[in-house]
Amino acid sequence: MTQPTIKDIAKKLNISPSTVSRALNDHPDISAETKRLVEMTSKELNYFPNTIAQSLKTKRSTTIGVIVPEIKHDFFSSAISGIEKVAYQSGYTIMVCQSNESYEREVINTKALASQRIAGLVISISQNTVNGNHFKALQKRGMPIVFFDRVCDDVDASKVVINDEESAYKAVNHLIERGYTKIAHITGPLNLKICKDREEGYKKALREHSLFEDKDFIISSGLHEENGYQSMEALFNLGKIPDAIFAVNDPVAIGAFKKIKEYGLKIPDDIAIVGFSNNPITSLVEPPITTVNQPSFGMGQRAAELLIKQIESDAEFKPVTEVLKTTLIVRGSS
Amino acid sequence: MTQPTIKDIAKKLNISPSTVSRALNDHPDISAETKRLVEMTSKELNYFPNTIAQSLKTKRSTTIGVIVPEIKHDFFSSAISGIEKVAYQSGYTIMVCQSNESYEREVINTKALASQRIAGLVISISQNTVNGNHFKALQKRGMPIVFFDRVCDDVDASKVVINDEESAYKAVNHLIERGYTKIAHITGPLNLKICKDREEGYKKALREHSLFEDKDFIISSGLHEENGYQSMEALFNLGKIPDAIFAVNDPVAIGAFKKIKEYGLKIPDDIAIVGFSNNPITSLVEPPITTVNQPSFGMGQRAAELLIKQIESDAEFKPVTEVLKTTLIVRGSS
DNA sequence: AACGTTGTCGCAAACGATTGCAGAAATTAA
DNA sequence: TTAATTTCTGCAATCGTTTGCGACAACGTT
Repeated sequence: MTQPTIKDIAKKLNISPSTVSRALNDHPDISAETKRLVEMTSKELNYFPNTIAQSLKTKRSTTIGVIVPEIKHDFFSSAISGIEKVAYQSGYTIMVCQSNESYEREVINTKALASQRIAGLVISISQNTVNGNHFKALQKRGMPIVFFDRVCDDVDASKVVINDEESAYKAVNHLIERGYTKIAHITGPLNLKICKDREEGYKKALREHSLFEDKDFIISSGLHEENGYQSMEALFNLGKIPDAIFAVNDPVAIGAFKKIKEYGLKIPDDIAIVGFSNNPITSLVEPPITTVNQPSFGMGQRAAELLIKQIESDAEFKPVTEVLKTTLIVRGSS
Repeated sequence: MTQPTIKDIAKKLNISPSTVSRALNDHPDISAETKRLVEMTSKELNYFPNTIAQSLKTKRSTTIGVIVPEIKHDFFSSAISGIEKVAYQSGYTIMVCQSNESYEREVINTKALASQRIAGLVISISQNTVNGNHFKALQKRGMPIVFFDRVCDDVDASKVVINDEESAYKAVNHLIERGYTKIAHITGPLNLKICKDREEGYKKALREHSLFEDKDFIISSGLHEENGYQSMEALFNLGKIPDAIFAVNDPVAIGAFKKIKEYGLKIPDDIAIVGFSNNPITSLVEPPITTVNQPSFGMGQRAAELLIKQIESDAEFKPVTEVLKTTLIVRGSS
């Protein structure tokens, strides 16, 4: 694994490495002729600058770290694409890690990225993240960090979010308008702000329509499909059957959806269902599931934009929180 | 952005950077007491080794580059998870790039990763990749490369694939056994080996059962959902309506699925459908779609294992091609 | 003829870490 | 007491690149 270096070019042309470096960077001190020669030889040797050495010297890095709970979730893979698009346009490459919803793994990832001396970090925290100390430690050294979707409340950084409470409120309101009255909510881990907020929106809608808030109708679990399935099972075992489900996200909605069908009930006649995120799958099942459209790609883009701005500006940094718009997509399940 | 270095620790303890380096690496030359002190101070300063400087010096890198066409495709995100799992276990981090199915972009990504002096590359090529020169250039410098799924035939490297022809053959055979006789095939870009192979399997099954091979029934397009939709539309416009569809992959199958439903035909009564990859979505639509289960996670794992073995062995490298097992998952669509 | 410009280029130090080699101190052996 | 050995640590070079500074021609200007 030996790649040609600037020295190889220098030796070949009988000039100094400094001159080669300057020529490659189009420095005005260097004559056009020398630049031409260097350019030629560089092509000939198939030279790639050693980014490693460059960033060691310049103390600048063009790598952006990204940590998400799981790549395979459509929301995140789509957000990653958004991040990558912006990063690419600004000359950065991204380094993606998965926390797999584990706090420990998230801390390890954070340290690994810090060791790689990334220019900045874009992150959506795991469902088990209990505090933001690992982020604060990086921030103290001046590392720019931007959170998206699942933010860490105790860290003072830029954030790209949606209004979860309002979106949930609108979704539940929609169910109420459709005439559903026994609306259950399957939520996620309550240490995640997005889950708490969505639950708040749910409660607010019920309250405003003086609908009875049944504690049993709020069931807390994880964020995966199987959690939705199990939660729905628990609801059935309860004896009291709701006439509508508001799920914290689409995978959970799909899980509940499956269980309802298996149980032999009709959607939306017996039970209506509303999800969250507009995962492509929701439009393909029968009936298609009503959901809240969350601009995943756009959130990734915006997060990357904020991060790069922060990396490249030398002005005093002041964190901003951007709230992106959501829309309710009404489909056959409600 | 100033992170503490080995020098900071050295200064604080009034010892030399070399001693600190050795202490951190648990070198036998260093006394237990010194190691303890270094350890303490390192913790206290929240020191992370500068991977950049380390790999510059040691000429070893612990970053594995990954290039896939699109992260958002379930097959790839799942394969990435497989790669990441293995990489993580062996102390590597991965750097993920998307080619977005563009050859140019793939070349740029390759060069960027080369500049980052990655330890090796795992790649599934874009549907527009016309040759493997950009890979050969890297190989010439000794960079280990492993292909998975979409391989580059003209590059002599390790590969992790499935038997596409046989899998397709089995899938089509299944349709024939079920009594379907007018089986159409929606394929992908023909410069991709996987597409050609699947088409071969399709043809072979037809031939063996002396079924008429209708040129119009092989329709070539892209690998996305919309391509399946359009191809199905084209088939309908043809006048001759097939009684079964074998799609090159699941997104295409889903697209065709949608069009068939819109057209008012029943699946599987009027038209049966079989996909490829076992994308989770295929089990959720109604009826669920028969598909070929492709071990995406396992392919990623295996590719990473082969790569790491190649990186870490100093023996003469001889490329291997591993063929992973597929299984046909029969569901309601056939 | 002496000087200042201008245009090109090289020297050498630096970035943060690793490592072969040498040196100092402490210990033991003769 | 002196030499040999062991144990611990530091010096300095190195990885590939960047960059401040100085060198040195070849000019033109007085």
